[in-house]
Amino acid sequence: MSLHSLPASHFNLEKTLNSGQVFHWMPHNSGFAGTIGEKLAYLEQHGETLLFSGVDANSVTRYLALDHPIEQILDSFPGDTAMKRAAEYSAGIRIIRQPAWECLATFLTSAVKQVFQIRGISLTIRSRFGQRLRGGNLCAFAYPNPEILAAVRLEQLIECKLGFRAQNLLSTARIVAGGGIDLEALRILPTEEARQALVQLPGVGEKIANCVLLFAYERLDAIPIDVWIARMLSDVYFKGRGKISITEMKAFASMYFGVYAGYAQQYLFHHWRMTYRKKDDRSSPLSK
DNA sequence: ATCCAGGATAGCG
DNA sequence: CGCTATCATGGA
Repeated sequence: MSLHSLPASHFNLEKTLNSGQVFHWMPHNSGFAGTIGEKLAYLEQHGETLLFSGVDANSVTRYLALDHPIEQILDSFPGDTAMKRAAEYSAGIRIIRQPAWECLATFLTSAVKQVFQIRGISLTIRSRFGQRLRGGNLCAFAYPNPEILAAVRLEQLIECKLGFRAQNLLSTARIVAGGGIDLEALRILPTEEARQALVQLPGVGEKIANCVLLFAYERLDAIPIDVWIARMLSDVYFKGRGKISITEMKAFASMYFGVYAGYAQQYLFHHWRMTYRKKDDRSSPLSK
């Protein structure tokens, strides 16, 4: 497969693919092998040039969100110290545009799991139930569509180390495959209406719904509040105020971080998660 | 061995 | 609304 190229400024491929928003890309040669939708793709970055094969330039641009107004987004971030450090550490991360089902299903399996484990679960589900894609010396598996997962037995999902998440994934796959929700129709809905539709699905609460809204539906103001973001907010923006409720965190975050709050959240999440150690290690992002 | 992980949910006050 | 127990599994 021949390599094509695209200009890519303010972009970091490795950080984008390893920042906990997508979980299936595999290191290969000097880049990464994976899937964009149903197609096998290879991506490799050299400075401000992105090399790719297997898919067309348009789909790469859309998937990696190279068309986002990144300078405008960065300018919208608040100017406090924690945000500045996160913006520097996470520089180049894009909020990518994932296929809706793949994103929804993957985050359904993410509940109370480490990023490393979510990746393992994702790769296992792909290799057991997804279509095997080959090209040149590349190989990857597409994420199985709802119809495929709706037809598997619960025990097969439990074998993928899903634990209590298995029933949620199976039930949701059956609802989607049966037409109980139209994931593509959500694209034209206002964010709050789309959120209300998503949380009807078993295993999907507000946090996972916000992940799907942010990573698949281009709602860049959606803020998933997970344990890391909650800890970060408590340690930085609510410092010394004891225990803060999720409701209060939500209200503050959407107000303080603005229209690109989801982007700010992702930069903070990645920085916090990658640099946080135990307190007695004195190497938290604040003290460095 | 103990705590924790990109949570959701039902039950309770 | 806010708090708590429960869910299943493996990493740190």
